[in-house]
Amino acid sequence: MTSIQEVALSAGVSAATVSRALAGKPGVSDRVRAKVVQIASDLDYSISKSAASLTTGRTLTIGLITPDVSRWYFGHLVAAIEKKLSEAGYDILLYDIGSGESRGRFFAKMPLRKRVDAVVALLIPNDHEATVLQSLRVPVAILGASRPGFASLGANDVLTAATAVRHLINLGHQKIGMIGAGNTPEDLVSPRERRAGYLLALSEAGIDFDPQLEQNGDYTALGGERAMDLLLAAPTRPTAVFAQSDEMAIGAMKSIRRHGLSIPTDISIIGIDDHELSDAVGLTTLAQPLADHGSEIARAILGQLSEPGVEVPRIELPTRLIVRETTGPAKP
Amino acid sequence: MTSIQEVALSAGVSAATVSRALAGKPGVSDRVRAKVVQIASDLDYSISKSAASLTTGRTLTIGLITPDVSRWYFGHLVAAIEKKLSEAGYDILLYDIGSGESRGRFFAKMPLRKRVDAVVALLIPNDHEATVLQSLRVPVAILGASRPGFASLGANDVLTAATAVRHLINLGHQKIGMIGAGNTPEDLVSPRERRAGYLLALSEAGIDFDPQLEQNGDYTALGGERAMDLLLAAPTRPTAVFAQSDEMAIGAMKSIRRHGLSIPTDISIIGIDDHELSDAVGLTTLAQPLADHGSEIARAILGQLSEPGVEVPRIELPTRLIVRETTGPAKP
DNA sequence: GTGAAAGCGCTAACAC
DNA sequence: GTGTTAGCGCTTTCAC
Repeated sequence: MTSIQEVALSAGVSAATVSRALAGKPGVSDRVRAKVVQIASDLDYSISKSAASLTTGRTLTIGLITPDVSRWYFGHLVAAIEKKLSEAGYDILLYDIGSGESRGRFFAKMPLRKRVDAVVALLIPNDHEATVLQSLRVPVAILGASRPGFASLGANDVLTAATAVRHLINLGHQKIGMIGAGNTPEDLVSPRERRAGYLLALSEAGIDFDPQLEQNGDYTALGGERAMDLLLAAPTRPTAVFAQSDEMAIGAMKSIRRHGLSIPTDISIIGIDDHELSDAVGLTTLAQPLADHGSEIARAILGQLSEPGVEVPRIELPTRLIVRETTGPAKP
Repeated sequence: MTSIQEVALSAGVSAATVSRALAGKPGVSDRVRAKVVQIASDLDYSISKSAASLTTGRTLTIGLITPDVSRWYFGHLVAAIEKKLSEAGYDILLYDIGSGESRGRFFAKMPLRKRVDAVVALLIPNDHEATVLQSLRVPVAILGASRPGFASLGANDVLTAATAVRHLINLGHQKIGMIGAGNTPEDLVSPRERRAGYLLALSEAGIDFDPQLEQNGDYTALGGERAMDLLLAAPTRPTAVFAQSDEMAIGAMKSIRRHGLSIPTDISIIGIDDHELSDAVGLTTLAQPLADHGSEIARAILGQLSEPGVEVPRIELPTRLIVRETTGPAKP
């Protein structure tokens, strides 16, 4: 492992000069700089970030916290964020913290302390978690609702959900079910806000809310399937269902087919996400431009890094209705 | 940012003692240790890994390289690996390097140099890439075929593919199509080995290989759909199709339905992966236990870290046939 | 334009 | 059992 000293020795200059030359700092003659660069390359020299961090206080590393990279939603965000930040010269420390107890343990230990220049947290922090993140004393970006001191980004979940439900209403549906999730405050997406959008669209149309038409699908395909089973077993069957995610919608489709019903003739279904397989199964949905979300949040954090203290306004990105084959007019 | 010195001062001991006490090293009295721990906690002290790395030479960080975290396959592997390694006290530096040019750039820069204690590369390195990884002088684990000097892990792709095709043959199919991928040597999964398994199963059954029945689906749903379109347009239509991934299989299903054919009555289809949505769409497939793959490869690299130099044997994990509704007997 | 010296925060070796 | 010392590999004054 060649050190800066060896490069300096070999180039016949001091370590300070090598440092300046390699960092592109002024105050080095072109001739010396060229020579140093050449020799560094010959010696296969690469800087020790540990040592550099120790002196500069900067780590050139950004912490990225996610509840579960294996989920479609987070995987896409992580990929987009990683791309943008690595282009800017930062390395990514990934923490896939899960939920519940393991999430608690993560915030208790907070392994990012003194290790990163900034943090992107793909979750909605509760007050305690927000305090812990603040205590890192680096810029932090979060998803979901805006919070003082954090950059934040998200879709307008109320509007998105309302758009989905309005689409069903416009098709003439009145009995509209919803497959959502418990009011888990620690999850990323905001089931509550999407529920609010559902209620909003119903009330706009003068449709009474029927609690029987609401079921929990846990944001998984299996959960969606079970939720649909329950909706179909209820006394008043819905003619259309709004699922808060495509995975749940696709699970629900299985249940519908299993009951011998056809889509959209008997039941319409709409999701949110535009999951990579939604096109293949013909699912009508609201597309979330996750690649844009990711690069925007990355951009926000890079902004904080270059101009600390400047409040970053909340970024809100649009969703787009994609009509495919799972929604159709209500039977007369 | 409190340093070890401040803790030492506050506890009335030397920095060395604080270091020993906090690291759980022997040679500290219980009384002093307790006091130091208490004060460190009071002062909200946390160690500077940069400084610690500089002295010990260990970073407690492992580099994780993946072609694309947003893909189902890699997302699940990354999640499983992260879990296991973080439990062992390591942090993960994530590099989502893409393919082609960006992959080349990554290996040219090799930002992991001097930054990690070990590397897990979720890809099949070519010779050049293997050399670069070797040059890091840390333990490296890779996916795919075994290579001297690396730990490696993967499924037996030949066997897996053959199992899929044998299932179709057992159902009486003779005209069996395949949706695969170009012989992209840099991709993770081995299209060539899966193709070999396909050919093996055919020849076992005395079925001649028909080049017209083979199409490229690029490991995406859309690619699978297009590949299926081509298979259906060919003079001799297959009665069953083996897709090298579930995403491609699901795309192919769309094409089949669009042509007014029914599954499995007219055409059977089988995939590989057991994607999270495969159950919902009823796809017959070969399940790959990615969580196991991930934790096994993590275990392999942890083993290398604790006992350097010990060759780790290649780990091969089984796949399991899951019969659902997309495969059925060939029409008589 | 370049070098010498100091120091970032920690751990390991050696004293006592 | 604990303290002192040296040094890991850099960057950053401050001289010249």
